[in-house]
Amino acid sequence: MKVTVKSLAQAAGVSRGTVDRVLHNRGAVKDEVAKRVRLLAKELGYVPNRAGRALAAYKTPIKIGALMPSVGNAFYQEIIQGINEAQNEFADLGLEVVLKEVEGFDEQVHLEAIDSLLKKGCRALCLATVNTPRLAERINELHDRGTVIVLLNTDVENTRRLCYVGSDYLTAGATCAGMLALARQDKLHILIVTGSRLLLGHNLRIKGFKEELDRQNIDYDIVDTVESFDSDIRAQQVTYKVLKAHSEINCVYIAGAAVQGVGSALIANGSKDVFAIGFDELYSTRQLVSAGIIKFVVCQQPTRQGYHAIKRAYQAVAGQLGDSVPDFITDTIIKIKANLERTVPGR
Amino acid sequence: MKVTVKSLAQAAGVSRGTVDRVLHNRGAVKDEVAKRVRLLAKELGYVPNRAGRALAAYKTPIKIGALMPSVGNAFYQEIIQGINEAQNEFADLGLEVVLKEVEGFDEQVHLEAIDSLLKKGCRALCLATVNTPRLAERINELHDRGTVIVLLNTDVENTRRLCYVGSDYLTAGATCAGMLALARQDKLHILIVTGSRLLLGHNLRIKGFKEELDRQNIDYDIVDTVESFDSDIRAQQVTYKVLKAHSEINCVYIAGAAVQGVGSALIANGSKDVFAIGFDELYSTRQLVSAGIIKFVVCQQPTRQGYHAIKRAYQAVAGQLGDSVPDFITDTIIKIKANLERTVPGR
DNA sequence: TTGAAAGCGCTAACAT
DNA sequence: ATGTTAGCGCTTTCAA
Repeated sequence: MKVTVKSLAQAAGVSRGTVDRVLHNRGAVKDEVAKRVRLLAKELGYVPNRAGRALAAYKTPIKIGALMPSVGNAFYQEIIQGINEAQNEFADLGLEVVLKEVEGFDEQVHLEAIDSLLKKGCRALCLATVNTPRLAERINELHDRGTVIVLLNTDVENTRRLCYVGSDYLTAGATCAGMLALARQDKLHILIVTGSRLLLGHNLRIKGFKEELDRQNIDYDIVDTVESFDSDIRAQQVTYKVLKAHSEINCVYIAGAAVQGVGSALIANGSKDVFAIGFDELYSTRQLVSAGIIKFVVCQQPTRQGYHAIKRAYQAVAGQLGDSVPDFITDTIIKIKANLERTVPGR
Repeated sequence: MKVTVKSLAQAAGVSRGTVDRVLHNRGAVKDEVAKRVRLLAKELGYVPNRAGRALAAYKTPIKIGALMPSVGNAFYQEIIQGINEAQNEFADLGLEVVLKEVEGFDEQVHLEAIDSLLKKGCRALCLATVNTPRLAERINELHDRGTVIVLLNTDVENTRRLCYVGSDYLTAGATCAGMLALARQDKLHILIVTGSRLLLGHNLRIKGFKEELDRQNIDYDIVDTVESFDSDIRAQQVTYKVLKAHSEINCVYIAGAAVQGVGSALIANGSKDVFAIGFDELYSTRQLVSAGIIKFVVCQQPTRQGYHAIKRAYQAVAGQLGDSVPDFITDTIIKIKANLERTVPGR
């Protein structure tokens, strides 16, 4: 039998208003009564009806804020697309999304963006932000105060939050190693081009990569590890230099963005037999895979990430979720020429 | 500005009841009035509010039927899981799913299953069924009569329907070929083990496979093509026989189910250097990839297929969708050891 | 053929 | 501190 506010109120011997106050911690209710209602709600398995909620609160939408370091970064556009899809889908259930786009990964900028989202009345936040102690502290503080926090695309260590929605970077790295093991039998001399040693995801991609190479007993050495800071120009320069200095390199592992820059260096150097691999499906990487410069990319379904982060946050605010919410980890998708050049799937 | 039944009624100078009658073709309305309302609805861009609909029609849920040839077939269990997820998620919006499970691919059995679903009052059908003219005819007939039809996992040729939700088998086959091109440089002597020449999906997997081998100028020949009828026992027997007869075979392409049977034959034959590849992530294929008997499988996200088929059907019945609905094609996912043995993603 | 009104589950404003 | 009520958008029933 379905449990409604009405039936709950009846069971507890109080009015619907009181039940509402208890369930949403608003207004004053005698402690004893509150306890009774809460207990009963759990026992009877009360789950609020989204339709009812949406209809009633039509004029007070559920505002969800999203922070994206997307300015000048094509990758995040796909996450934003997913955010928009969720916004459209849940609009008639009372969802409203406030998107805050910033440039780069400056801690202070991100903290201020969060403040501005809160000032606009957001009851939940989806954050793609930096992995620093100050951010972690702020996130914990907000979470403990009751704000729903979803970490999006890139996790922040040591935080309490609703959940993380994004890629499993360790598996992504391991998958690259596994593909390498499948494709090459000769000894590997590897150049690693990372984005930044400060970005958790990039580090995990390298860690997972090495771990899997070791697990499969691949014969390899890391010739060098260089940073591109996700700048194509820098990536090209630094990659080209190392390639020239180390002609034995036969594999380039691009752990960060700036795949385009590395590709240019490979072309400039005329490296035919270098097995290059990278991440994410963007215009640039698609071109490079098509041309055979990069053999494959490992992708993380950014659009789904955006969609599900918003969805999770909405569900949490609407009271649809239980106490413990699992992380949402997107698939680790290998794209070679054959499945990259064909049409893109839904959502 | 948001358009409601109320505002529409006002604009058309009629009552809400009349608008409802027009929009749902129920009850008698003067032709002239109906035309006016319909035109206005389109002009103003009226989209029904799910919340309102769900609440009002609480006692007449949207019944959606699903037909699955899942009896004794592990693969379909994952699709069913997706169906269940959708059912739970949309329950409070008035969705009710009626699942009809049948055994095998007998045309008559499937036709009768469809009848039984309709008899139960289903306003939409999600069908995983056989690709035969009689089914196509029935589907077209139902579609033209206004029943929402979603074809699920396996398409039926020459049909009118809302959309297809499932894998792109051509791309899946091509992806196998692409991986082969990446992993092997020697001449390929290929044995193809298909499920049935009558199943569209299996044929397309073979077609896509060959096309991509040709496109990439791979040096290969097809030693033989045998049918397993998706039976592991038969697959083992027939595969073993061919392997014994043709020691030059260095690649086995398993286009149908019964991967387990082929695996057994490979083990029995002691084929170390045979590069075997197959489809779908199941208990059996996971074991075989882990053991290195099969190098990778190409997967099609069956859980998402079930989920989205139901979702699409629900949206269509609830009037959320426009006139033309695109197919929902799931990702073509390569799973090697490294990304197979790790945790499974959400939804 | 059309209009009017009740009520679905919930929240917010008002009343006690 | 608690109860009562109006109303969100829609469907359905009853009345005209």
